Amino acid sequence: MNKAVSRRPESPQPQTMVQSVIADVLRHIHERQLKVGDTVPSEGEFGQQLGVSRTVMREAFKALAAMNIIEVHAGRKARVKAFDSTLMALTLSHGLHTEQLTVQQLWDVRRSMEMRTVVLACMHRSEAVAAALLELTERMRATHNDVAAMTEHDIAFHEEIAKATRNPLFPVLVSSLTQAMRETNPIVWRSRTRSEEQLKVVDWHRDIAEAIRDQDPGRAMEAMSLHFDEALRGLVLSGFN
Amino acid sequence: MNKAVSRRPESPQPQTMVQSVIADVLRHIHERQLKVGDTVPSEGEFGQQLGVSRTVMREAFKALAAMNIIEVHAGRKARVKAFDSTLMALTLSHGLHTEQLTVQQLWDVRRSMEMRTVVLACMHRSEAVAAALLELTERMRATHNDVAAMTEHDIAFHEEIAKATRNPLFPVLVSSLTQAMRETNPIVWRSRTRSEEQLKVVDWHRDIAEAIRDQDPGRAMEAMSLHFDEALRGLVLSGFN
DNA sequence: AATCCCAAACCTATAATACAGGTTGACACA
DNA sequence: TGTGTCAACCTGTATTATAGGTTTGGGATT
Repeated sequence: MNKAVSRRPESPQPQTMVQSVIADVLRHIHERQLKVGDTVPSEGEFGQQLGVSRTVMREAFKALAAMNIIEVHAGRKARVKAFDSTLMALTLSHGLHTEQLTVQQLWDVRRSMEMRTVVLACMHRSEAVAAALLELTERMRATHNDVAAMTEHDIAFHEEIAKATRNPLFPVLVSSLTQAMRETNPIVWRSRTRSEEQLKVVDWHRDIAEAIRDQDPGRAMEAMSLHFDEALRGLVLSGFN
Repeated sequence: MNKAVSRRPESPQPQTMVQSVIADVLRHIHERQLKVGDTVPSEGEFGQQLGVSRTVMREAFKALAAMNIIEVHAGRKARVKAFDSTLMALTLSHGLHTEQLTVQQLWDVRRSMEMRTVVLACMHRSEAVAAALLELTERMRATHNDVAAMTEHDIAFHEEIAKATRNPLFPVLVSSLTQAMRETNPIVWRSRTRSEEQLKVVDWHRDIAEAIRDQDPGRAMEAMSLHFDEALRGLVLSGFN
């Protein structure tokens, strides 16, 4: 375990050329009002315009790719990328691993988000969404003794609700916030040994799905609230803080 | 305006060595349970262990730095970095610029988040926080005819509430979600030409601060809800969709 | 024994050159 | 008009070099 905590005040760091180029590329994208899928000038072109080496350009492009600003493929010019949940999910997973936050804290944020998404889903859901949510609860019921499979349906359930909000930001956030279930559910499931307990989890989800089908925001919020109360109880009993 | 939309199906992309190394470094951090501030092996060491060139290591380290996983400084080994709001704020700003989402959508997410943070702030606030919030509303009042300065106090107000939740994730999210105000407020403020209108904005914030001071979640939620209703109206009147 | 200083070793930042393989667009041919 | 070929362009990886910042260990001094 490394313990290299610095005992000296940190000197202000000069802006590196890579950092400067990252900002230049972002400015280029925004000034020209580029959209998702539009090409960005190549490493070579940018390098010439900005008067920097290929090394600096490559490093800046890799950083921009890591930030999901551009996507880069061999032989093709980089293009503006659509944002997705991967980056934030990784940040949250890293935050949990490095003990910057706890599962309960993550769940509290999830809860406040999903109390809103479930209301919006009641208002905006299509018939297909209503059917899909009920189908997902049936799949959860059918797989309740295979925690990995059930977790995937559970995650899909919450993502489907977020998509039904018709606000593109909610699916990204909810998806990011739910990935941790892949790590927590197997452990929580060990404390739910009896079939009735496992099936109760499914019931909470079915109640939510029915409220959304019936377009009843009050019932949906109640059902989601109960679901989160019980999920939090499960986490606590399993030793998650 | 570039219009390079690909007309061919995209072939599956092989994993590059840089991507592979990014995953290796993340695994290293998590397997050794490194914490914020702990050093990571140098580019040279990792390059030797993984059998890759310095170029690949540098590019991977830059990507990890861009993701706020590590911080990198000349002459020192990289270290595990604390997460902060900068990355997500940049993603959201980029999303707005590239028309992947709208200001109203961003505000809706903000609203659901802040309806929760204000309740938690009532429960967890210290005397210092209560005083700071009231002070910030006074500063907003004193600067109501300088929109840039007032915006900074406004942002600080919301960030202070998020910090009072004692959940480290809320300040990150709220801070990320509020940075856009630097762009929207100057435009919205043009539609609030009369002093009384401007001061009403300050009143909403003061009402929130007073409810938090009085530890009254119901009043706090009402005041926050009114604030967001009115802020949304201002956005709509200013042409933001 | 504790502290300070300095040089060597180590560290990242940038540049240049080379080779490799993938993609695109223009041109020729059927 | 559709297909194949090839040159130009594109990113991926490696190596070597120079520059400046940081850390560490050994020796000198108090």
